[in-house]
Amino acid sequence: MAREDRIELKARMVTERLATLSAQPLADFAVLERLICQRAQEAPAHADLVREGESSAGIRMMLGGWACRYKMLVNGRRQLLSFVLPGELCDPYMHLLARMDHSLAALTPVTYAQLGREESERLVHDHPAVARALWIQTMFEIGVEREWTASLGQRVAFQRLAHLFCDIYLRLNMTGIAEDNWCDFPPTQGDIGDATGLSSVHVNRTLQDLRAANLITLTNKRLFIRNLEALKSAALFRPSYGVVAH
Amino acid sequence: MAREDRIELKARMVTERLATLSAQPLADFAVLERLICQRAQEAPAHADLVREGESSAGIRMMLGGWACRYKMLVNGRRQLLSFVLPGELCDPYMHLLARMDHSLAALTPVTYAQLGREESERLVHDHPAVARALWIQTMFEIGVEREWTASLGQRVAFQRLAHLFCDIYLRLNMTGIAEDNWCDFPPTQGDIGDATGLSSVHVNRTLQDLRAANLITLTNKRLFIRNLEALKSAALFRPSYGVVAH
DNA sequence: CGAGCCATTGAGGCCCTTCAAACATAGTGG
DNA sequence: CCACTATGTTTGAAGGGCCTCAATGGCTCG
Repeated sequence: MAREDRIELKARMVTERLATLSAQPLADFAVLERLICQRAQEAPAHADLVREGESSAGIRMMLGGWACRYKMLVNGRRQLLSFVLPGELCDPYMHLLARMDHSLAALTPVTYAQLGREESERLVHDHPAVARALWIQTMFEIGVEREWTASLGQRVAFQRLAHLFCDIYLRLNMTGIAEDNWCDFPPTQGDIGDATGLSSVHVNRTLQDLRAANLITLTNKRLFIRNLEALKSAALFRPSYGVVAH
Repeated sequence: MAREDRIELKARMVTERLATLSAQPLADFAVLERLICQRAQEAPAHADLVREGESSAGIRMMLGGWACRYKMLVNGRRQLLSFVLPGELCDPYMHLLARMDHSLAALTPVTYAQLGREESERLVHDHPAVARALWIQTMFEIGVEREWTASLGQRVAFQRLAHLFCDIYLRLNMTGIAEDNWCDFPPTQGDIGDATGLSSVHVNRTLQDLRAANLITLTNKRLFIRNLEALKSAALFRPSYGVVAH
């Protein structure tokens, strides 16, 4: 398949997601879809797409690969704030602030579309439906991050990892790139540790517990959820997901 | 002083904050200021202003007293997501989603202004400057929550509490209701525990450590920061604050 | 084939938790 | 006015979850 065709498929994935989330017709996003195709670009694994303190550009959409938002503390420790999955957006309205308050890095090689600041502002100005969908996406994203915060504060390691797997699988499933309890899971145990506030050693041991409990298999960057309902239950998972527009 | 006068002063506090944050003239917020005065109401301490799962109303602004956002887990544990201080807004665009993904409760007796959903939508539609300021406020708020997430994941108890005190004092100072390193601090040690992911017992002991290190005094719901620079340093505090509009 | 990254395992120890009880403070009703 | 109750703070003791340090082995890649 030609590269352009793949890009178009991925652009469609983004707009379909926005249309669903905002309960608006796909036709409202035709202009955005064209723009995405024109502005697609790539970055290697571990590349920083934007760093804390830099001025933020406009709208950025992940077409393929995984990225993550993170903050570095002055003592050198890193906290991941969230994973950015294919089909999702990265802080679409961050450019309202003068500077980024966190960094964004590629976890794997990524393909993404990047609109400039003025281009973004023109787009949302001329297309209120797009603007509305972007805000809804932003609120959705924040909701995911809030559940994450609850994890860090109140869940023990076993529950935290279980919750992470539920969260990721269901989000990938929403976008149509995960099915039958299988999905990609590229983060290393070190990455998972930075995301969950655990040491990589303890992540390793807790993963063994999850496997021993027959909840998951995780090998070669592929995750299989052996028992989704049991995993949800272990994760204290409650779906504030699927919450679409009013 | 008559009640109406007090409300007007507080409404002015809100609009001044929005004007500063968005770098727009105060005059742009005259309509909002009038609306606030008309829609002011009160609630007692511990009252839930809105609960997770309920449909969210429109814009809500804290005029006096402290509130908090929180999530309850199915095991009964509570995680505070953030404190809502006088002059701040509560999820101004939450009504884009069908249901609240968290609850909002009064920590002290509170005065707040509550606009209805349609009223809110009309306001932001007719007054783009207000809409812009509300979004900037939202992004600011999210930035604070993100720093909070980093705290829960990467800071030890001592640093976490130190960071909390820096955060609160500086935010109150921004709104002009804290000076000379003094401010109100109404949360109980239990509340602080739910906010920081610590047990109230350990909060108590860590507070003693902070006092012993000559960093703070905290008695009778009043906080005094004995040495702000030392406290910031202990908190690994880095100001992504004061980041105003682009 | 060495270099580097990642997963895994062991050992020791500290941070923080839970349980429990005593103490202080404030508001309530008889 | 003072028991009485409720709420919050403080302290002690014991234990466990998770951390750090350290070393080994598998895998990929230049």
